Amino acid sequence: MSLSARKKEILRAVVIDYVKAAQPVGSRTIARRYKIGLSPATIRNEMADLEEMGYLVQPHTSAGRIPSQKGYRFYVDELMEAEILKDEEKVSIRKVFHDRKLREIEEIIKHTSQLLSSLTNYTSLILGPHLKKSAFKKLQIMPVDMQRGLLVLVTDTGFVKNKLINLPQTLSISELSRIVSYLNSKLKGLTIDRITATLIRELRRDLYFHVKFLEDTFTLLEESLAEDERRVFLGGTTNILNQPEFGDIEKVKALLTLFEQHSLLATLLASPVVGVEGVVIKIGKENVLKEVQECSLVMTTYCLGKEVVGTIGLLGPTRMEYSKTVAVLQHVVNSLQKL
Amino acid sequence: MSLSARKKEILRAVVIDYVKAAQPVGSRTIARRYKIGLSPATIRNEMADLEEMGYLVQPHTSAGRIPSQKGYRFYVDELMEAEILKDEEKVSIRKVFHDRKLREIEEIIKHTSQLLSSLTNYTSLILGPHLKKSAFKKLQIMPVDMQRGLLVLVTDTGFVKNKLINLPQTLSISELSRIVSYLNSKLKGLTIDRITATLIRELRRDLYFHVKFLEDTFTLLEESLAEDERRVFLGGTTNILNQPEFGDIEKVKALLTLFEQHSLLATLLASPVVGVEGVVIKIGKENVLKEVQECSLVMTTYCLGKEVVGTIGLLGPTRMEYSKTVAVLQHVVNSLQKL
DNA sequence: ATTAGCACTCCGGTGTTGAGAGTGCTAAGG
DNA sequence: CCTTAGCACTCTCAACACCGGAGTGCTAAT
Repeated sequence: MSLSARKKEILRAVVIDYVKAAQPVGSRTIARRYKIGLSPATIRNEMADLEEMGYLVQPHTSAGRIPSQKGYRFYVDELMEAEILKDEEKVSIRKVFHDRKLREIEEIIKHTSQLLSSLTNYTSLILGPHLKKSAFKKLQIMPVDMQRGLLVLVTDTGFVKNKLINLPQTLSISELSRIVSYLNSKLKGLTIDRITATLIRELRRDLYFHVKFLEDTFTLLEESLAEDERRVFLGGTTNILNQPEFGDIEKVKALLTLFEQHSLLATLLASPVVGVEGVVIKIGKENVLKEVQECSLVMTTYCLGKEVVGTIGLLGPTRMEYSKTVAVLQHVVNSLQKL
Repeated sequence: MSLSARKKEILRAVVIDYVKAAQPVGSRTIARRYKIGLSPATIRNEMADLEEMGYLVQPHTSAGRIPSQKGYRFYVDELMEAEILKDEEKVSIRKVFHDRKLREIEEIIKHTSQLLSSLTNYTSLILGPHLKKSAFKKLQIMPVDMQRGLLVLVTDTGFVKNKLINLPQTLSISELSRIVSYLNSKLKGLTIDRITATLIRELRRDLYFHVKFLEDTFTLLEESLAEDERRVFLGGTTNILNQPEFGDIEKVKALLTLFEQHSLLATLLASPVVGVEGVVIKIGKENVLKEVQECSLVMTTYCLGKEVVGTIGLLGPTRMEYSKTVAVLQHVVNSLQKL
């Protein structure tokens, strides 16, 4: 069921005003601030309707109205207008992606998340690439001292993983390099999740004469690959403290505690649905996690190369500047993907 | 000037009670809860003296007393008794340091900081090893694809640093390995801060035929070494939210914002003074940083190998369980150093 | 020197009140 | 029939006064 043009106008005004002022907005305010050409009384009637339909709520009788979750949803889906970034914002985005000699993916992501949070004043969440989905590129074992070596693993997404391992003293340099190049040839181009137990057993057979040493290495290799956890990067975690809805310490604590539980955050970001123009918006209770049910999450997936590698999102109160947030997110993700 | 035994008793009681209850403590409470064998009136007189001498303060007339900074200082220096850890606490410490196959220094430190904060409910701060003071151990350049290679640097403290660099396509594998082994032989055993511009210039001369490529590499090497910043690891940053003195959002914000400024934290931890039994306690305004002038910092240095490598501390409100905190810190640092 | 007793102070919680903001309803006007 | 002016009503919030309780400081008695 659709709303009359006038109701839409009013709903929009309520959302915009409430987002800006964080105060329930009354009929008088709308009549004054937004040129709708109607008297407060008429607006009151319309607002009463909107409340009955569930788009607005009243904190108490004789207070102004606040958008409900349904109200925000309608606003986001039908009323919101695309926003254009300010030049200075564009500049600061460009700066981050062009000025720096960023090569490693982790560095890039960290800077991106800082950028997002400073542009929006919300908290940015970035789910990193799925290690298992990226392809093996190169492996190297580099002797460090008599007993130990450093196992270095590089993937095509630019991931670098290293781990100290024990080396048997009997192993000569040339043997080691033979083993390494053998492993490289065998693993080349495989995605990490295809390097399974079976394959490893096979390799182990081929290299049976080094079994003791490899036992160790393979175990570590397996372990580090089994670390399914995708990394989550956060930016601007203290930004929520600026929001009036988080004046209550308990709420702050709940959220900040959530921010430390990266595995939960990963589930939050891992919903792979794609929305309009790639951006998905989850409002309030639409989020499964109860800690963020007073928040909204604006997110999208991003690619490096041609594969989708992760999710990038902004978390703020439901009373959020949706259009601006969407604009920033899209612009930043675009710039990111051009790398 | 020294205090009478009775005054000490009373001061101690005030500190202990206030630490536990976070409420100003009155003469009546002391007479009841702590068997001093004196009437409230006498205690009142002594407390008035203590206040005049600056060990106690009164939030307002007709409230109980609170230890002043000077009061805490006296308590810490003269009254505090060593505390013995509970068995379960010892067990959980042992678990962290023995169960895991932790090799890399970063992993160890991360777990240590989590352990400390969970045992004490304060925020733990660990200043990592000084990269510049650790010795060069091994360097390797590992080709990744046609254009790029991974520069890996290992120090004797177990630090691993890596950086993607560009490789000229004209460079053959054997040339590369010659360069690498030359660099290794030249740099072997030097502490990082001795790898200066002069030395690098010298190396550059020796390898003049690879100048273009090395230009790049050396720049990166320099850069990554110039990163003077020692890493700071935090644990239990949300613990402060449980302290009643941080009921005010503004204070929380100030502290949490500080926690994000690692360079500031590094200065906080970098004061190298050594106190009784190696533990230094900074109370309130004794800290230079204004953000922590309502906090106390209990800290000590730690060694890995025989060199002092870093500082490890616990940050809580001035109303802190000093003796317990000291005990936990000492025990944990001991266990850490046994590795 | 210690302590019982007492007057005094100050905080915090509880009503009470009045102003302000906003609503809903009704009746008049286009 | 839709719009709007007017008005009574409701609810919040800040200010204010008013205890009761906790704790003190002082004095006088032991």
